[in-house]
Amino acid sequence: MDTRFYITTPIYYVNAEPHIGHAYTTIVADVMNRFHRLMGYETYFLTGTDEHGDKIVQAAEAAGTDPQTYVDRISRMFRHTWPKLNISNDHFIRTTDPAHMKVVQYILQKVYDAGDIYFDTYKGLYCIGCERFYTEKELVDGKCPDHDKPPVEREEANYFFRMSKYQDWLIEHIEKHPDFIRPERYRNEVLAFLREPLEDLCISRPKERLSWGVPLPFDDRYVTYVWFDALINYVSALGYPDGELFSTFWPVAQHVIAKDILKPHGIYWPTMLKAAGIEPYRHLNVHGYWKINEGKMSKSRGTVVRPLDLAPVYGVDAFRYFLMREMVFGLDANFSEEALIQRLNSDLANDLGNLFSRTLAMTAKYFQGTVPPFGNPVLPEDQALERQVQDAVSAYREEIPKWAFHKALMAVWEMINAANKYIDQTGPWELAKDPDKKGRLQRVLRTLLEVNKTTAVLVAPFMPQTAEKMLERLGVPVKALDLRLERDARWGSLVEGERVQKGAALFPRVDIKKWQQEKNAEERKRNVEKSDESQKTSDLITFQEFQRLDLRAGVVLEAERIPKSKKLLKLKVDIGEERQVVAGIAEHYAPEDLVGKQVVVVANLKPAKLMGVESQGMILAAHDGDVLKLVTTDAPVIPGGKVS
RNA sequence: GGCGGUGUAGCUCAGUCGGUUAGAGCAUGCGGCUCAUAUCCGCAGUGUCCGGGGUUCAAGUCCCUGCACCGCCA
Repeated sequence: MDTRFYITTPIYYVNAEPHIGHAYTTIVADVMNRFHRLMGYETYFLTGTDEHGDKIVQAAEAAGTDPQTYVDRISRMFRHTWPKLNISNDHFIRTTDPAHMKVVQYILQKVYDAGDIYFDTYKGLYCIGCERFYTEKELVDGKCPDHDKPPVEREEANYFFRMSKYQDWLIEHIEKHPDFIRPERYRNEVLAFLREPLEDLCISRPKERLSWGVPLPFDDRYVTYVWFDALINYVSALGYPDGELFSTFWPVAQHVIAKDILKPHGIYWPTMLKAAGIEPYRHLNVHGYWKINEGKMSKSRGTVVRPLDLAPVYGVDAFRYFLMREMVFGLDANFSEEALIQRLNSDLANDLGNLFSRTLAMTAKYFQGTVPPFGNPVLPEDQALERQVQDAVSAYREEIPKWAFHKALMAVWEMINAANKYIDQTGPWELAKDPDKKGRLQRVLRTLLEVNKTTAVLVAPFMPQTAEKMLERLGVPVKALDLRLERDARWGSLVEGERVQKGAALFPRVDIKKWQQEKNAEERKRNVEKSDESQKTSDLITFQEFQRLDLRAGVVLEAERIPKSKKLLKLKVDIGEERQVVAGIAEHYAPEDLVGKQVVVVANLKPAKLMGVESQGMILAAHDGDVLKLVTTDAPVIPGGKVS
């Protein structure tokens, strides 16, 4: 059996701060890394930041600084976030590391020498404002969607990677290795994409357009562009071509990504590896998105919960547990503070925390806080619980390698629940009353202590701090990363006579009723502040300024949905003249309900195109939380009537 | 427009190869216990399995079709 394990997260693009998506990917990788350590594997865990490209240059400019200063700052934010989440990475790579850049150049040269990189000129539609090419389809009405200007035809020469050459090889490889890309839905997506002919990949930018990158070794007028630079980190971090880490860990490489970067990892990267003469990675593991909603209790707007901020509030372990328990790997999941509190209260405080607490309390009370021997007699319920523990351990070992973390955790919790039930069945407080039953009482509490120890070991990859805390109180302190399942989850591995300590609750409960009240109070306060603010002088306008608005009453003549748009409706409105207006109200009004409705229109708004449809004005509406209500007149007025 | 996914209890979701009375957790109600963080244990429900049609002795499951939402591609 191969007992090495190499896991990577994507290197995160430093044009934004770390958010929950980054955190989940990284925590998943961390749990996997810790799990394999627990199983006795030799592991290597890599994360880092992607720091080249024009978006970085733009972001730096926007921040009023130079690219190097900017990427240093953002990269540092990532590097400092991970320890707070107890991430156990062995290395943090940056694409601006000189060593990485050298490997990128080495591989470029190698692929170039092999004839898989060629030079070609092409013509395209180029927007000078954006400094980029557009395809016909990206243009709106023949104009750049950002600058509203027609692009110019421009010829540019660039280097291309002959990706198409490896299409058939890749299809065959994916078909031969069913778990090359998993879960299956993403494998199918890649295969679907590969049914169409693959185009070659443009991998360069002329330096006059982009200087913030790795220069091509065979043409210093160019730098390499995005993916060629970024993906190579997975091998450059291991010291490719001849690093010892590379020969040890690359053969077992696994990547974790979110579904938005499936194509580069599922298609570009394997073909790049093939062209460079490197064997493909073992597995690409793809997860879904966290949909952030604020739960059904609070519909507050403008109070976007930043999930990462909740980690210190509720505890890193609770946060990690929630993410791993709540998401089925591969599928999307919902994130809300309520759901987090719910999990914390019921799974962590009530089930696990309370089991630990009552076990230790009884040990203190009946055995002066020392681990008792396995007394006698042994009854069937003892054996049943022991079996349950074995079942949980097997399920755990089986599910985690399949990335089914929720199932592994469910199995652990079945064991925890069984232990709680066992206490009820055996009633230690009754046994304690009868001195003749001391042996039985010993058996019961020792059994419980052992279950708690196994629990501590099993939750260690998910909640390392909790595991350490539990083990310390059980009198067998071990660092989470030094735990080994075979040794430390072995039944009877506690030390008889060792002192255990009750200590504070592992997971204090959160009073959800109180939390909701506070939340509501906050929200009310914010709303009051908001309306106060808007009445303050800061944004006052003069009457003359108001007069510049040409507001007119009108009546809706026609209304229809704009295809493919969720929000937009196309309206014909009579405001003395007929106007076509696009309004973002489709989520609130059905077209048929609008015809004949009195509305107020801003008539002198500069016309604009929305989804390719011209809008000559704007309909006024009032916001009420998530709800939107049209502004109308008290009674019908003649279309075109001035509103003032 | 093409391809794919999803739709199951109040909420979040499982449901294998078509096979008994459709399940779990949370939330709710009732009962029990007192070691424990007002926790734990037991019991109890509640379903148009998105709609319609078909195949079959038998359909949540397979086929066709419609609707809704989502994703990928164009």
